[in-house]
Amino acid sequence: MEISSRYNATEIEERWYAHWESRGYFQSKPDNREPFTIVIPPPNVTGVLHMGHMLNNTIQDILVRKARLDGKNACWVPGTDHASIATEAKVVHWLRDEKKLRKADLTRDEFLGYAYQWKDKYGGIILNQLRKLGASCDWDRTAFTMDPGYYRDVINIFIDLYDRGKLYRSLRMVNWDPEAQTVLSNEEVIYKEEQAQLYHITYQFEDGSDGVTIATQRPETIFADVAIAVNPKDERYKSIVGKNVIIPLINRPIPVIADDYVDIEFGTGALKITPAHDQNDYEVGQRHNLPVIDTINDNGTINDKCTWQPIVGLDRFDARKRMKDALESVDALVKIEDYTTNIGRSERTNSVVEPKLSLQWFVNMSSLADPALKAVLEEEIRFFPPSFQNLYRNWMENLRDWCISRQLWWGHRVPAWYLVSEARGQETHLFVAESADAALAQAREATGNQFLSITDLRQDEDVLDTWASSWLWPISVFNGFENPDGEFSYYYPTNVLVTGWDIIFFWVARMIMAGYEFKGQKPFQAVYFTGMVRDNKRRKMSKSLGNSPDALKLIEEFGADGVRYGLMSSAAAGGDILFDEKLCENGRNFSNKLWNALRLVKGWDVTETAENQGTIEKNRLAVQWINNKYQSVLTDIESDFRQYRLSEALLSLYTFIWDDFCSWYLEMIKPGYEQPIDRETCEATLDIFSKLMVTLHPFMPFVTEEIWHQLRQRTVGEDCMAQSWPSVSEWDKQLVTDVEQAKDIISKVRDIRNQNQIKPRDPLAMFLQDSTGINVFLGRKGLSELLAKLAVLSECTITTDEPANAKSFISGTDKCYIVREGTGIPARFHQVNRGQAFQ
RNA sequence: GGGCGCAUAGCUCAGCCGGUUCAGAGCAUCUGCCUUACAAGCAGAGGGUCGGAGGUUCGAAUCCUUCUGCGCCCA
Repeated sequence: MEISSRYNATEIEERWYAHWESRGYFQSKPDNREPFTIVIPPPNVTGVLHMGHMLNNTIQDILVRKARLDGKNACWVPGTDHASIATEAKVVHWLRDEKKLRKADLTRDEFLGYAYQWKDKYGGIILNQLRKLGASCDWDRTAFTMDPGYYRDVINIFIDLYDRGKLYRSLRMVNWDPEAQTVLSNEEVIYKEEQAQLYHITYQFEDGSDGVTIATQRPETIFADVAIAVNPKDERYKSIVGKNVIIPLINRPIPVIADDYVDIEFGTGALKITPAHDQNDYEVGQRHNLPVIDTINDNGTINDKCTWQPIVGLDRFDARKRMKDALESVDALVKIEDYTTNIGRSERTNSVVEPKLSLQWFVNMSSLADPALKAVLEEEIRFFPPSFQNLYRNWMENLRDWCISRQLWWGHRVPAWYLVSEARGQETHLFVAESADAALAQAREATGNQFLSITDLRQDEDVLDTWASSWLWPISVFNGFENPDGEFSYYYPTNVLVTGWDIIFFWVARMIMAGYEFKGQKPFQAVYFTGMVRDNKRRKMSKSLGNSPDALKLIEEFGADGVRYGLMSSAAAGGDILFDEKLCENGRNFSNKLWNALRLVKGWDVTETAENQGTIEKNRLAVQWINNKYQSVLTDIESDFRQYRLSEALLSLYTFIWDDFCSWYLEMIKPGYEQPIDRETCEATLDIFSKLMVTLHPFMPFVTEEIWHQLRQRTVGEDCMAQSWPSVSEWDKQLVTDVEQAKDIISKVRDIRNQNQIKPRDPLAMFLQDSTGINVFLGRKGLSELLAKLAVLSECTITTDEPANAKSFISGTDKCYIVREGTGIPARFHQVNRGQAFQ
C-alpha cells in the first residue's frame, strides 16, 4: 500500500474523533473503578474559542486521557457559563444594532426572550470548537449555569445563606459602572495608571478672607462636598479647624474638620470630603456625622443635587471640562498640574468606575474564608505551581464582603420580595423565598395581614453576580444539592481544576469556599494554574489588539495535534506562554516525523531470520536498549505527571521518540536497501512503536491513534485511546549506559568525518585503547557490530599501541583512534580481522 | 504605600530542600549533506563568571545579606 510521504492531519482528525465518540469512550458512569474527575472552567456561553481556551482545555484533555489509560473512570464535565454582564452587553448591542430596540423600551420578559434567542443561536459554538481540539469531554453531561436544576441550586443557596445570616442587604459604597449601570465587585474593576490633572482650588472663609486650597482630580464633585479635612497634626491648619469655608461658585458653607486619614504630604495637605463619591471620604463622613450629597446619576450625568446649574445634566467628564473656566471666573483656581494616578475602569465596559452609595446584597465573607484559606495553606488542596498560595493567602486575609447583586436581567434573579406599599430603597420588610407564593406566606405572617396577595409583593429586580452561580459548579453539575448520595458522592471532590490564575479570586477561591461551606469538603484535590497566552512581545492576546491567531485556522494549518504540541511544549504550569506559530510548526513536524517512521517500518519485507549472527546480535542489542531506555523515560514521565509537569513530560517523550527511537534505534536495525528485516526485530519494533503511541496519546491523540491502527491489524475496540498505560519496570542501567557510550563514539567518528571531509560512506577503521572497561564494553554481544554499522567502520578492535596516521578522540575515559582505510592500520590487525566483514 | 515573584546561551525557559544527568533543553545561528522513511529532513559544531557585590560552607546557579533591573497582586 502506498502511504503519502506527508502526514495529513485534517482528514484523519475528524474521522478519529467521530470514532471515539461512537465508541462512547468519553462517557462516564459511576462504577467500581477509581474516578478521575475534572469540571471544565465553563466558558462564556456565547464565546468563541481563543488561545487561552485551547491551552486550558488541552491540559485538561491530557490529564483526562492519561487517567483513562491508567484505567481510571475518567469524567470530564463540559459546560458553559451564562456570563451575566458580558452576555447581557452583547444582547443589548445586538438589539440596538440589528433590531433597533433599546433595552429600556423592553419588559424584562421580552428582553429575556431575546437573550435566549441569542443564546440558542450562539450558545455552545465554543463547545463544538473544543471537539476539533480533541477534547474528550463527556458531552452527555454538558451543563449550563442557568439550566433549571442549576438555577434552583443558586436560588436555594441564596436562601440558605440568608437564613443563616451570612447574606444581607445593605446600603454601602460600591463600584458603579455608569455605562452598564450596574454595581461591580472589586475584582471587576481594573486599576491602571493614567494621566490626570490635579486642580488646586481655593475655598474662601465665610468672611471672604483667604481660605484653604485643596487639590482634587475631580473638580466637578466640589458641589457634593460636605467638609474640608486636614490632619490634626498639621501645624499649617491647626488654627482653622472648626471654621467654615465656602464652596466656590455656589457659596455653600462647609466646616473644616480634622481627621488622621488626611495625608499631610499629599497635595496641599487639605482634602475636600465628598462622601457620596469616594470610599474614603464616605468613611470620614461617617466618623464626623456629615451628610451625603449625591450629585451623580446612575448613568454618570450630574443631577440636580448639584446646585450649580451649568453642569446639571452633563456627563461627569463634560462637566469637568467646564470647571476650569468657571473656577477661574471666581478666582478660585490656583493651578492645574499633570499627574499620574490609578484610575479604576470596568472590566467589561472600560468606563471609569464611579464609587457610589448603593443598596445591594452582600455575602459575609469572614466565616467562609477561614476553612478555604486553611485548606490551601495546609495543602489539603494543592496548587501548581505552589507559589500561587501566596497570592491566594494575600487576598483571603484581606477580604471584604462580596457584593453579589447586579442591576441586570440576564441571570439568576434575587429571590427576595418586598411589599409594594413600601417605597423602593426604603423597604423595612424582606421576604427571601424560593417562590412568590412562599414569600407571600412569609409576608402574611410577618404583617399579620392574611389578605395580602401576590400583587402586594414585588420581586427584587436584580440578578446575581455570575460568580455567585459558578462557585457552585463542581457541586451542581453532579446534582450534589438535590441528590448528594447519587453520583455526586462518586465524583466529588474532583481531582483537579485547570484554570488561569487571573480568576483565582473570582472563581477558584469562591469554589473552595462553597465546597467547604455547603459540602464540608474541598471541591478539588489540586489546582493547575495556567499562564496567560501572550504574543512574542509579551502582550496578552486580545481581540482589540488583533494579536491573537484564529484558533480554528491554526488547527486547520497545523492539525490539532500540532497546536496542542505547540501550546504544551512551552507551557510550564503557571508560566506565561509567548506564543509563536513556530511552536505549532514543530508539532506538525513531529507528527510528520512519526508518520515517516511508520512508512519506514511498514515498508519492510520480513524474513524469518537475519542474514547472519552479527546482525542478530546487533538487532537484539538495539531492541534491548530501546526497551530499557523506554523504561527510564517512562519513569520520568510518570514522575512528571504526578507533579503536573506536562511540558517536561512531553519534551522528554519528544526527545526520546525523535532522537532515540527514530535517529538511533531505527538506524540501528534498518536493513540495507531492499533488504528484508528479520521477524523478531520487526515484531519488537512494532511493539515498542505501539507503546510509544500510547504514551504520546494524551498529548497528541489523533496522530497516535492513526499510527496505532496502521502499525498492526487491530480488532474492534482495540484503539489507542482505550489501551492501558504501559507499566514501569526496572531497567538494565549498564546496558543503557553502554549504548549511550556507543552513541557518543559514533557521534565523534561522524565529527571526525565532518572535519576531515571524509564521506559518510567511506569506511574507517577504529581502534580502542586497551583497558578492562573497554574489553567489557566491546565484549557486549552485538556492540561492535552496532558501532560498525552506524559509524561505518571496516573494523573495530582493541589495541595497545597508537596506530600511525590516526585521529584520536576521548569518549568517557576511553581513548579511540580512527584510521582511514589503507593509511595506517597495523599489519597484524589486517591479518586478524580481514574477512570478518561488517555489513 | 503593603505584599509576592523573577533575573541562567542571541530568544524562551528548566534546574534552585548544596556535591555524578550541573552548567541543561527547545528555538535561532554556523558547517556539511537532495545518504531510498522523513528538506516539515539528515549528520555535526559553536555559544553562558547562572544580574552585581558580599557572606555561610570542604564545596554555591542552588542557602543568607545587600544592591540593581523587571514583572505581578492588593491599596
